Amino acid sequence: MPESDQNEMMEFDPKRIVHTAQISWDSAGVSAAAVPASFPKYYCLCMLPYPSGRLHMGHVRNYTIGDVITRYQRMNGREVLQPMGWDAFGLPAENAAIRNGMPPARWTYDNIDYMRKQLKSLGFAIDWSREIATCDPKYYRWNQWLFLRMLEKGIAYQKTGTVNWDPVDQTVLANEQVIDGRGWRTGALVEKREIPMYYLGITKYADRLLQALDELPGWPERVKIMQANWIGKSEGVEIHFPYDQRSIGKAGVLKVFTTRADTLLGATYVAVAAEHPLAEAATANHPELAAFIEECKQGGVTEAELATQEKKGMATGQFVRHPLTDELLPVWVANYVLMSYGEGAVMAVPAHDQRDFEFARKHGLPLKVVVKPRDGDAPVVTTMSTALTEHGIIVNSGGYDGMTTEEAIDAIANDLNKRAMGEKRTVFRLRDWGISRQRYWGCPIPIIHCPKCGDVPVPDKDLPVVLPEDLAPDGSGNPLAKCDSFVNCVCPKCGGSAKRETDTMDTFVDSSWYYMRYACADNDQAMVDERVNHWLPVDQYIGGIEHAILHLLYSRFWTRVMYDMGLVKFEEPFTRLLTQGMVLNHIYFRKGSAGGIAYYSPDDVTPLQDEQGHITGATLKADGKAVEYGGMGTMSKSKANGVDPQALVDKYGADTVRLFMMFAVPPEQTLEWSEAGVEGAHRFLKRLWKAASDHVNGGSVPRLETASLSDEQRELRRQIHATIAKVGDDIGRRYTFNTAVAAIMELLNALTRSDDRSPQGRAVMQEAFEAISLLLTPMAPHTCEVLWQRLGREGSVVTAAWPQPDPSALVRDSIEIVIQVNGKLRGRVAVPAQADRKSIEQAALAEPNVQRFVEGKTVRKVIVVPGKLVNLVI
RNA sequence: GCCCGGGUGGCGAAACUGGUAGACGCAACGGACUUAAAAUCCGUUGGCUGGCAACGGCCGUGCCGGUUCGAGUCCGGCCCCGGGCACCA
Repeated sequence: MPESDQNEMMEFDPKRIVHTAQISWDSAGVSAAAVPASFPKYYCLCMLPYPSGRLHMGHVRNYTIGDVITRYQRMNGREVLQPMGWDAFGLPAENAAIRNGMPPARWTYDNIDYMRKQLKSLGFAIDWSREIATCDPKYYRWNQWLFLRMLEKGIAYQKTGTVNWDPVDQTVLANEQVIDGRGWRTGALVEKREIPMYYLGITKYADRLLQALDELPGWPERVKIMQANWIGKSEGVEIHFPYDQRSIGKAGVLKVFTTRADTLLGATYVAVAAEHPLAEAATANHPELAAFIEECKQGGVTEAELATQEKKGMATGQFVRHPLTDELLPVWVANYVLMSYGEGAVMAVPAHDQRDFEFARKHGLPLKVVVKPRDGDAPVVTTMSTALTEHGIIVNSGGYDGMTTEEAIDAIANDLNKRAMGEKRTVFRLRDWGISRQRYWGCPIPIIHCPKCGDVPVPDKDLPVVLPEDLAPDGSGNPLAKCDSFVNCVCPKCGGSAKRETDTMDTFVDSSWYYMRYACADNDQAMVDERVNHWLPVDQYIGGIEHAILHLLYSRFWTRVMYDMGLVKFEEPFTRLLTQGMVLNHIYFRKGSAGGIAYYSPDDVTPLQDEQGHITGATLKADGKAVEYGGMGTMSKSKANGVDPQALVDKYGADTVRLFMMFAVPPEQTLEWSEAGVEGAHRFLKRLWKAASDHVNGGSVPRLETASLSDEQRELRRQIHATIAKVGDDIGRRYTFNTAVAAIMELLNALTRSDDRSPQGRAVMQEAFEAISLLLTPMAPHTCEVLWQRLGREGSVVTAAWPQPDPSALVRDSIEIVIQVNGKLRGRVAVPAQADRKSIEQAALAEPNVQRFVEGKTVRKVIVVPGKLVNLVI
């Protein structure tokens, strides 16, 4: 070995190792992206980052998991694609622009450049030739193109939708910008506004999206449950309540949807949403009601806000008729009825629905019991403290009495059907996807508004509609709408002057198909080409659990739309899904006098703790004044609690940071950020380096002769191969990278304990260090690359074959059996590996400590679990 | 409020199919090396407790209850924390 190499072997110098390894990969052309196409393909994809400025620990975690899987699959003989791109449109760029007057484009591209450099410094095997940014017209023109195709097919359409309106800034607010019902900058009470928007008809795909969940064995069960609940398929009955013409003033029917048609005879009133046409109609000569509906229009639009607000309601003075009894039922407006679900109206059955029960008690509305428990009596109205919501037997319902609730639903639906008063229906909780955003930094919606021709789609030949990149938003309104050169245009139909649509698309549109574009990022003639069917579906998708519903559901929908158009040959985009847990950090903030909120980095505050060590608040280091504690939350730009990994990479090197992230916690689990432990990962790499150096410096190594090994050498070799088996299983099947690292650490501990310098001892040692170099490559590729070379192996470790355990090395002569007495551990015995039940039982009874407990008692039962334990029941 | 997760030593965690609770690592403490410190190496480390010692015992996986020879793991009820709730991405 040349002397310079000897020197390199002496000191563990991460910077030098990274340099050596990356040069070696570049010169040999062995980045994991460039591999023989004769191998079976494997597409490993991480969710693309939002270029917020700098990487945070959540990114490092995500991309290290992806890189571990990528490198493992590469070593197992796959042609692996691991691309990277930027989810580059979005609100934070506009916020940064408002803060420092910089155009969002400039801010975004600067961030991308910095973060790309960071990713490269971490040594991820990314194919950078396929990089995309969603704010690039070459990318988003295909958003626009497919949107136009959806418009042609009727999948995209226009209707009104509700937005948060800041009356002071005269601007639409994102939900994130509404804090306690007020605008984030102005503190003004937010109002709801109805404006025209474009929607994508995802509800047409609801059944397909739901059913196909059963055919995704590679997805976590919890994600599939969340998606199924989100789609929320309910089978029920649509019931028509004819208007009472005297009180409503016209003929018509109020449609409601219910899953409990069996309780129809227990309905004592109906309730409609504040936005319901019937409610609007009643306000004419009812100023109090008009005021109440106005009040309902204040506050945010989120479901959480609607569901937690105080239940309020008011009678409209209108009545409808019961479809079976013809009885008059009052119409109420209630803020707990959602316009967006079913028909925006419900029949209220206070005796059998908890929300109706509480509402009825509060407003003095009558209760009528129509269901009794299967094995009990019907409850007495005056003594009821909660609604009886369980299914049971129908009572007080004329001809339906005695039926089970299930039978009654069918019977009532039938009778309603005969009278044309209703029918069975399936409804979904899922709503169509509103994609219009009244925001600048997004993909323009390719529509032209012509005073003569109406809304005209931009012809394909005029795509892309390019977003001007030099505008700087100031917080009020949409700067696009103020940009005459963008807005003013010519109608493609009549040639007259017209105006462009200034709404842009939801950024979820960008991320709904980017994973296809990587397959053919260089094609400027088509959205996708044949290569998309080679690489996709994605074999392994990795990203945060926070995307379990929206992004993943939109992507599944988008893929089906493209499938139906014949653009791709697959319906599901992601075969396997790994949802990584969040990386959390403390959140500190101050509320401004105007209602705004400012967040502070945990680095910039001094926390205050109570006796139990719980954080109760903090002071800002800069001014010494108090800030509030907001608990733990996911690392994000907007909460100012991200931790930049750069300082750690600079101090310890990329491999230590990668290894630590993998060792700290299994990938699906939430991680509360702490730097403690980084030191341990670093120490491990140093110890490995030192031990391998000592071994290499010991001179030449003879051939391993397994037949001539001593017992100690055989035991060490058994551990080497047990580790190979475990690490392969942990990375390849279980995705528990933390236990894989732990097993390698245990093997190194065993190696450093051994002082066997005999020729065959050194041969076993060589086998061990080679195994560790291979097993650790996915987590710490730079260190392993240089180790591999120093161990005298040819070629690059990243293209070496993944090791396989030698079954003959794993054989054990004797095993330890645990002995319990009444389920409590009382002793252990070593028995031959192939010992039968009888002899194990006898060995157990002979154990001295066990005898103390058994002595003088009768053994009633003996449970023998072969290879594991014996339990004596006395 | 609704849906989905999670809760195990001082800390991050392990225990994969109901079978030895705490592997591996951090921190702490003790020791070796050193003029000294850092680094490194060796040892101890869930709590209580018996024994000179060898070696034992009792308790212990958020809380209450259940199933089982045996429960961190399964069932019922609760508490707390995190994620999502359709315009943060």
